[in-house]
Parts: sequence; structure tokens; C-alpha cells
Amino acid sequence: MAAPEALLPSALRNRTSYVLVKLTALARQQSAGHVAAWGLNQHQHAILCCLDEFGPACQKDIAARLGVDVGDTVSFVDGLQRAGLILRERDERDRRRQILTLTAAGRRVLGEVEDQLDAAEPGALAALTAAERAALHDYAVRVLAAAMPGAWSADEA
Amino acid sequence: MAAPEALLPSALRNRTSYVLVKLTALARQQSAGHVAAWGLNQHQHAILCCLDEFGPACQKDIAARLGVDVGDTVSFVDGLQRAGLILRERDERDRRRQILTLTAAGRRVLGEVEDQLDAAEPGALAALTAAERAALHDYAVRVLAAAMPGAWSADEA
DNA sequence: TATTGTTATACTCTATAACTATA
DNA sequence: TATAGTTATAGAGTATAACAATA
Repeated sequence: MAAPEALLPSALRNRTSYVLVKLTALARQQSAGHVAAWGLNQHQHAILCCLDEFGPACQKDIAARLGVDVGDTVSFVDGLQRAGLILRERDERDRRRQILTLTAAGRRVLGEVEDQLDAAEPGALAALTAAERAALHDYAVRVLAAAMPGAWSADEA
Repeated sequence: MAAPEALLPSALRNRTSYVLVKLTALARQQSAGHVAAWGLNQHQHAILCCLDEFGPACQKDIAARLGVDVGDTVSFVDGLQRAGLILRERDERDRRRQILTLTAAGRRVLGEVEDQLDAAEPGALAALTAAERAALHDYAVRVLAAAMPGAWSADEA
């Protein structure tokens, strides 16, 4: 995103949806950069998080949980498999399915990515106090929980 | 965005950059829908805002102010011109430039779009109180002002 | 300014293989 | 068994947006 040379119209600066789009472009750019350092994209990072927290799962369940297209999931999983971060094995009980499992290497890489993201976040939001960062996070989750209850309704502890 | 059927990993729910991306996808979807009702996209709406607030300008200045690629601006302006919302006239003093001016129709359409966005915003953020919506907006602007001082440093009154 | 092309992302459609249910 | 219908995965194709390079 090129830095504008002059002030934006107040009609846009006062429009919360516009401001959020720009804020997110910034946040996405930064976090995508960190994840990309391990050759992963955002979706692949999210898939690793799912496998780590909920254990082995088939591609369809992963895609549904993350709200990603099942067709697009194929290439993301291909990349993770090529990198040795996951195993992809036929389910013997239902051979239509392929079960994805985090490997030791995958768990290690995920840990490093998470550590780097943890370290980077305060810097990206340095203009806010810790309490304000938490409030920003809370507001976002509450709006999402109202719009998409299934995925966001639980507490964010 | 398909609604996930199950809860997201906490590693993602607790990651502010991830949450902001999802929140913005929601906000963008909704506001884009409203703007699209007039046959405009987000960039075209932003261009109209610029012309309304700062008066006639050339395409390069508009693009720089909004942080949009000058090449992409061409087709956005084409559409606005076809719809009769702007005039596009050669600058007699520098005929490389084309000066964009809001027409009466453009000003009227912009007013209607703004009214509809004003009406829609509280609904989209209904999970927050008015004070929380204002705080969310303020946090976003402050983070942006720290990252891109030129465009965002002024007060958001 | 305008044109062109590249990349990333998202969505749709179709094909294949393997499951389930039923005659 | 034989058949029909459903589901999981894969791949091709299309559409859009952001971005880069050049005329």
C-alpha cells in the first residue's frame, strides 16, 4: 500500500468500515510477511493451528472450520505435505477421506511461527496500550460472534 | 465467506491480526454491497469522496491521496465518467493531465451512498455500544497514524 | 495517463473414487 | 450382486484485486 501524500477525505477517515479495511491491510501485510518467512501462507498457518489444537482431521473438516474453500484447500495441503509438516493418510474406515496429522517438524515450525507472531504483535500495535490492544481484540471478536455465532461465540480466553 | 461449522483454534481466535482480517472481511462485504447498489466499487466511492471534499483534481493526485495504484485508477474513472458522475477534462495548462470534477449527479449519488452507509453502520456493529464503536474507530486510526503519518495524523473530527 | 501483464485469491464446475442404501 | 445416490478429494476454469513495468 503506497503512502498517500495528502490527507484523506474526512468522509473516509470517519467511516469505520474504511478505517478497518486499511488497518487490516497493515496487519495482514505484517503477519503474512512473518508467516511467509517459513514458506507458508496464512491459510497454511491456520491449518497447522487446527491440527495442533484439535488433532488429526480430514480436509473437509479443516476447510469448514476455517471457512476456506475445500477446493483451494488441496493446494495448501499439498504444500504442507511437500514441506514435511503434515502427514496425509487414507482413513482405513472410510477410504474417501484423507487424514491430516501434524508431524514433529510441523509442530516445531508452528511453534516458531507463533513465537515470532507473538513477538511482532505489540510492535504493530505500538500506538495502543496493552489494555487498548485487548479492547480492540475484544470488540472485533464480539462483532464477529454476533455475525457468525458458530465459530466465534465462545470466550476468547 | 462460508460459516465455519465448528469453533476456530484458540491460537487464531487470540491472534489480533487474524481477528481483524475476519472482521474486515465482514465490514468490507457489507459496505461493498451497499456501494454496489449504485454500480460503484469501493475505490469509485472513495474517488467521489475526494472530489467532493477537495474539489477538482487530476487522476495522479487522487490516486496518491487514496493510496491506489495510478494504473488501476483509469478503469475506475472510466466507470464514473460513463455513469455521468464526474467530468474528465484536459488541463489546458498541462495537457497530459485530466482534471476530474464532480457533476451534480455525482454529488447527489454520493449523498445517497453516504446516507445509506451511515444508516447501515450501527447495524453492522450492533454488538458494540456507541462508545465502543467510537473507541474501535479511534484505535484503528491511531495505529494507522503511527504507521502512515501523512494520511492519518490529523484529528478524526 | 494509459496499457499490459503478473500474482494471489476466491469461487464454480466437473471428474473420480469410495462410501451407503436398497432391490 | 447390482444399482443408484451421496460424499471426499482433485483439477480446470473463471473472476477479481493488487501490483509492476512500460509505452
